[in-house]
Amino acid sequence: MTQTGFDSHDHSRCIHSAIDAAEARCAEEKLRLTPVRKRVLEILLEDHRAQGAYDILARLTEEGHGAQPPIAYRALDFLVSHGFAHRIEQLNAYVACTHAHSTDHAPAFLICRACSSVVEAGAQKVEATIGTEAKRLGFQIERTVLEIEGVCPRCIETDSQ
Amino acid sequence: MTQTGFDSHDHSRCIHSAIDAAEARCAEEKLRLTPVRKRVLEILLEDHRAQGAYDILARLTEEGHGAQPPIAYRALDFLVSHGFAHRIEQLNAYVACTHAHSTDHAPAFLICRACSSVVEAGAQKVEATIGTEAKRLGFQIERTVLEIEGVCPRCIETDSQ
DNA sequence: CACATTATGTTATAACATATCAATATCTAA
DNA sequence: TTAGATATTGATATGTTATAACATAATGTG
Repeated sequence: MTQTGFDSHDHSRCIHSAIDAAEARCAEEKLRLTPVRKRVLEILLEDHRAQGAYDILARLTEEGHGAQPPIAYRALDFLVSHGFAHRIEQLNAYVACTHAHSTDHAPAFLICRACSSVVEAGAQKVEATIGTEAKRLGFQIERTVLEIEGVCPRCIETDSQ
Repeated sequence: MTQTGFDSHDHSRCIHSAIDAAEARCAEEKLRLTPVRKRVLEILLEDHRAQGAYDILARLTEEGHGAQPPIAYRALDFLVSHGFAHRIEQLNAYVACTHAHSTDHAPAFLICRACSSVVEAGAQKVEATIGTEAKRLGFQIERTVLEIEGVCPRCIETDSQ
């Protein structure tokens, strides 16, 4: 039930520390971690998989929040724009952030195609890899998406091919 | 009209050589570059921007092909799966391939958020950057998505901020 | 030609996302 | 403390992207 990335760990501690960190940072930066937003973050934290906006919406609705897509999308936008969660482009889905982001590293996601587990790895910032090419072209980098699809160790065992 | 990546070039030659290359490779590998598939590739080649499946479908429909989504999606799947085109995940859109892909490099896309122009750059394969992390975790990489969003030189000039 | 395989056509629907406007909660400054 | 501004939530409607499922047509092969 508590799906835990690729390896086992104390997941309830993992959830709590993420929530605590989010609350601390919101207090610090005067952001409002409202009930809906906090609940969405908790849902994302429940396991280390990408979850779709409509999955999250269904959970919210069960619990008495609104049943319309914007309810989920707005909370997700808040979480993503402040770095509490990330959007996985190739899945149109969302994961809680498990990393503090330094200035010289960008998030990279290892995504299991079999079980949708996502592990956030720190990658050397893309500028280092293709920055010269961008510079040569006069392209101004604002955001990088690095998503690595494959099979996680748990699924390699059960994988048919 | 003939939008040409970030710099100017002889775009009609660019189109022809891509089509020629696709035809050659299809002959070689016994793939069928059918009228619809070829037309979709031509449409993608018209300019170096990402185009949505429904934009392409509209073009096909105008020209007497079917008017249903699968018409476009199947052709796009063919082109993408054989490397004649790429899907830009963050735009849910498609571009023609402008690169021969070597084994030690992966495609990286420089995407202008203002005009949707896409330039395909060759990036050192991700394995080099975060391969050790993947290896440590026992994650088996199958595909990497590297998309870099920013502003192209053409749009930097006109860009308000 | 018969048969298998591949591609296309068609209908329907699933899945993902946003625009808009109204109502409510919260914050801030007089 | 209350008026006004701002941010958040609620609700309706609609827009956009993608696929499942099944029928028909074209192509390749023995």
